Amino acid sequence: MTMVEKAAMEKGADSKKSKLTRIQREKREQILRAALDVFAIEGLRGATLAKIADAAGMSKPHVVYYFGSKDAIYTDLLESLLETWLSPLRELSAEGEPLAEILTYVRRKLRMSQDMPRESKLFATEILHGAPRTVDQLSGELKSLVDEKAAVIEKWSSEGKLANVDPHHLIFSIWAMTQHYADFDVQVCAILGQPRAEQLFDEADAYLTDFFVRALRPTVE
Amino acid sequence: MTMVEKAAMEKGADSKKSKLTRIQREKREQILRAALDVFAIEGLRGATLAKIADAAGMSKPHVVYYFGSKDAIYTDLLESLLETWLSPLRELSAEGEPLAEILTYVRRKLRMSQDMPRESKLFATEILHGAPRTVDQLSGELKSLVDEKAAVIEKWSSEGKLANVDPHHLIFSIWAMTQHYADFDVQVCAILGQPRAEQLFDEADAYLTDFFVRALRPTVE
DNA sequence: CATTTTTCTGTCCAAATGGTCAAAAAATGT
DNA sequence: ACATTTTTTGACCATTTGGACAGAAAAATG
Repeated sequence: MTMVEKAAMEKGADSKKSKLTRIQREKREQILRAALDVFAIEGLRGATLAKIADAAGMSKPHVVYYFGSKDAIYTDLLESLLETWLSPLRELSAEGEPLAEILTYVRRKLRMSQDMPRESKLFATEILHGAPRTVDQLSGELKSLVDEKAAVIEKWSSEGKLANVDPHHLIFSIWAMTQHYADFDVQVCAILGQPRAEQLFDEADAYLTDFFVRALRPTVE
Repeated sequence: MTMVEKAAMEKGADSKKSKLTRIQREKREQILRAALDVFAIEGLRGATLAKIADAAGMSKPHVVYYFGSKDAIYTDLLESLLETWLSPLRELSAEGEPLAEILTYVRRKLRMSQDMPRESKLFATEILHGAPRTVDQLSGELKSLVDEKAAVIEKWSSEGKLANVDPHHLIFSIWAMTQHYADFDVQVCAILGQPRAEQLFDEADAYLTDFFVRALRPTVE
């Protein structure tokens, strides 16, 4: 086993930054960036070490030297992604104004789809195929975060500050609608007649804001 | 070239049922069924002829005999799927009561996700990966259908029978939310704590109906 | 029953691909 | 300058996999 792998391996047990040197971290980063491009378009099976190596501008054995296997790259990518992916929901605060908090969340999530379409697709593909590498985190970390925030929304609803909706399904709606623009961009663009991506997300923003306001504003009686 | 392939090839030019004998159609059907299972889980690249042949209970060359290549099976599956996939939208009628029409559409689409999760995943994966085999149909057949129905919805909105929403984005919302339950079922179930699939779709139905009513009911002023 | 056509499979092959390995090149320490 | 460790790659290998092929089995046809 190489030094790099040994060092990389301690990531969990050791401190966050681990024992990787600056160069090692840069190289790994470089590979991950290239791999993201390839995996997002081709999927895990469709991607090849050669393509990744090529995209990263290095030889195939070099890639293996730094990660040990194609799967390891994929897994690493996925793991480091999950945290980022969850962060918008983390920021949803129980203290804020209910409707505004949710709209902000929607907007943040949409922004994330806009800025990280490859990551979105990677994640979507993984889940679509049964998430063999991720199920544990889904029903662990993710579930508890969602449950926590769902409770907050539930409370808002019961206090009449928000329409009475199932909070879990509301969160699913937000995920579905925001990620749709990143994951199925080809379809969306085909139907709208290829608008500029930038404009598309502005449209989506306006639409979603309006839509969720209507759906969530408490009914005045 | 085999007889089967020759006959199958004329599908487009010739009459719908083509020259295939009953047995040939049955065999092809059998292969397609098996392939759907495999493709939905493994994706195009992940699926192998061996797995498909195995799932169909026949030898690998036999599968090739009937379809010529793995890609041909995939493409065939995808093509025959598109029509089915669009049918709920086709049924949206300009004559009906606006809100009810849309709710019926949502329900039909959700039902389709429930009954055909593998097809949903297959389609989703294809789009996600850039839909190389499908872009033409997307920006042709699909686009015109969507445009047509969007015009209907637009009209409803302008007549005050429906809230004023962008009709294209509304359709995207419906797709996103209904398909989410099929495509990302693993995630949904992980978060909800594995409810029975049947119950899940009942919940989703109730939620979506309620949600779209709120969002689409014209604002009384 | 003979012949022709269609269906079906065992066997094989070439290409692609994940990964190894030895050794060169570069960096690092002394 | 020398020794040691780390980085980098060309060459190579084993396995997988899509698919070709020849011919057997079965069915249709006469």
